[in-house]
Amino acid sequence: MRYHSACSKLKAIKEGLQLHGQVIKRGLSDDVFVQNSLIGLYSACGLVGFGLQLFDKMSDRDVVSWNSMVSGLVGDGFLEEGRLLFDTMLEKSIVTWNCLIDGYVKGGLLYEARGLFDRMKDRDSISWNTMIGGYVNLCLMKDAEVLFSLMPKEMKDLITFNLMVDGYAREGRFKNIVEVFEEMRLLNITPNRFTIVSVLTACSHLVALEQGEWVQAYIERNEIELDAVMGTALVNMFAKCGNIDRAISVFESMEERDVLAWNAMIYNLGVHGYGQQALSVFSDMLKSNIPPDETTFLGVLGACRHSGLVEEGKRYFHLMSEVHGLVPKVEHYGCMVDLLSRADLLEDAKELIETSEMKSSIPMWGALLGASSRLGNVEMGEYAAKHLMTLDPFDSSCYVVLSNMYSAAGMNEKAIAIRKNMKDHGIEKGPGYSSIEINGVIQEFTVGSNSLE
DNA sequence: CTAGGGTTAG
Repeated sequence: MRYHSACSKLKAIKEGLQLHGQVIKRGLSDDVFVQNSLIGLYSACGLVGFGLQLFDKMSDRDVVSWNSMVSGLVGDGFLEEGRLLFDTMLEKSIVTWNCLIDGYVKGGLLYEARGLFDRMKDRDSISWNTMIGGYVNLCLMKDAEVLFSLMPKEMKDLITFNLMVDGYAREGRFKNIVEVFEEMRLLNITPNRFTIVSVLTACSHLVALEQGEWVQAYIERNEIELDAVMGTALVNMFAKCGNIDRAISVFESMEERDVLAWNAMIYNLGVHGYGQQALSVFSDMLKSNIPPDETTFLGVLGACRHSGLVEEGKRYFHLMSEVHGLVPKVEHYGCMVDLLSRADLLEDAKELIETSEMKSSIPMWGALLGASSRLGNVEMGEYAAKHLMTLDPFDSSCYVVLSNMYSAAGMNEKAIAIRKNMKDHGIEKGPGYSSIEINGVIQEFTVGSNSLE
């Protein structure tokens, strides 16, 4: 006999059927309570048909039977059938309405759901939350906001606020998150981990130190356990607000640290110019047997770059693939090119690009061109520009940097020629950067400034 | 102790 542990659904059906058999044997077939449960069980297994058979045979159906049936039908995708049953019901309860509204919401039929919602005489918090949740999931924040403002405040609960927070977070509306959090506090509704972490993230984006500090005090006052997620959110918040010392002390107080927690600490130390400390935290990470990932090395290499630790950077770049089996990505190469360029090692940078998969990467050559321009290495600049023009003939930024480089080197004729060439080819001067997003961090390779931020 | 609402958070 075959048995698939992954098929928990099938297993549940089997057990449900066995249970049903037991029910009949023990003479519990007429128990409404048991029958209602079975209807729910069948539809939960996607077998609402069996539930319907049972429902039809029942002699004494109560409101829960009807509601279980409506819920079962819409839950298994039989919206029309659920609606028909709903329409035949003479005595509906709030739950009946909520079941059907939820069915429409889950089916993406928000207009139908809203029609029912508006027809309800009495609504409870679940009615409101179901509707608001439907709008939030479809990113219809305008509609969600309208209902949120109409919702009686006594009915607003944790779920209501988390729904709004989730919606705002999806759209990057961090200020709204903080505002909604304030309203939540005024109504004395206790936030949960989700709320707290979301608010901390919002504080990071807003660089709202005071608000973030308030949240930290709240966590301490209520003795909320600092798990890896919440701790990391705090670390990022303090670091983003410029307070690396407090970020460090939060990190040190964390009981539980996963890859992302370590990555956040290493990255932020690097950003703040604490290169050696970042490397030392990295070595602690290895000691604690948390395997580093690509992001870890982005932080490590970034720290070396910010602090001019050339030899260390080279070493860790090799370590990344040789010891940890990770494949360096464009961001890692970009970081190395920048690191080497800043140390006036343009030949090394060039070699790194050419001996890798990065041969045809615009940001790489852009970084090299920028560095060459800054260091006044015309020859290398021309070399890089040649690659850039081949890879993207219509990108203006390389012409601009090249021309500026010539001017700075006193080669005005060449500078003018480049400008003319640009004009002749109808290339407009644009912003001239490309960016890559990794783990929510925008890595921008600005050709002109040769920076990785 | 049978029916209805949320979270891929850092």
